[in-house]
Amino acid sequence: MGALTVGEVARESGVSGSAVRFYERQGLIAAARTSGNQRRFDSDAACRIRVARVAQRVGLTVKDIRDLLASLPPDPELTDWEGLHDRLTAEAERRIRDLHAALDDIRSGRRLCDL
Amino acid sequence: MGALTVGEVARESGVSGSAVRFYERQGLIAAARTSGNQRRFDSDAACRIRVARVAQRVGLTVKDIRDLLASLPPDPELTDWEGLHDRLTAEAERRIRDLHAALDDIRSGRRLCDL
DNA sequence: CTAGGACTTGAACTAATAGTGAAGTCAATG
DNA sequence: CATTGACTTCACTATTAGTTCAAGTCCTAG
Repeated sequence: MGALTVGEVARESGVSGSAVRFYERQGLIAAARTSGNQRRFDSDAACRIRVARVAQRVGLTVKDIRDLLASLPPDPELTDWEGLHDRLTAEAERRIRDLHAALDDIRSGRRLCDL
Repeated sequence: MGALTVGEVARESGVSGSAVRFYERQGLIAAARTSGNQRRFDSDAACRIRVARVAQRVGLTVKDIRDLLASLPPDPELTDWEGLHDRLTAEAERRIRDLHAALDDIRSGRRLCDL
């Protein structure tokens, strides 16, 4: 089961085929090649893409997500996923803090003008 | 005091002159024109730009901010500013909720893969 | 063995976002 | 009245996240 085509990964992860190729170009996922030069992914790939979609909701760019996923070894253990999970959580919390800071700045001036 | 040039507004609001012109094009601020076709703003403009910068921190686009500022009458009262303030606050809170929802989705799966 | 659907490449394209820069024109001062 | 900084518009930049295209190749079922 470690031999999915672009189309299969696309279906499993819910993105388009062109997006799958884009993510490979950007280094989010890795592919082996057949003798005929076609990409073959293992099931890990769809997984990484799902993580990437969550990370996008948090506000990370594709570049950020590449760096995030770079810490995942091939064939990751549960603890690897947990580390990634923790980093993603920390990032989401950081963004929430930034928004709270903006809110505080808004609240602190009686008129926004005076900010 | 209702006759600031682009440069004066830029200095007062802390953005570049080109940004001031950009904001006028986008409808965030309004300008009168001299006989020589130069823009003349009233002091309200710098104020609006300061609001716009806060709104950007919240994550609003220039287009969003135009819509937000559209509710401000020329020569706004305190209550007008307060209404705007409330909308901006609500928007920030909405974004915080979205991030929390993403966080919950992250947390709910033991592995991000299963999301 | 062959038809046709899925795949390959690279490059160009899209569309939004948020401005910046160049080339030329205007305005206020010494 | 000339200089100089500020102003004008239009075109352009850069980034982000892909999509689309053309022309060609692969692979699997019949």
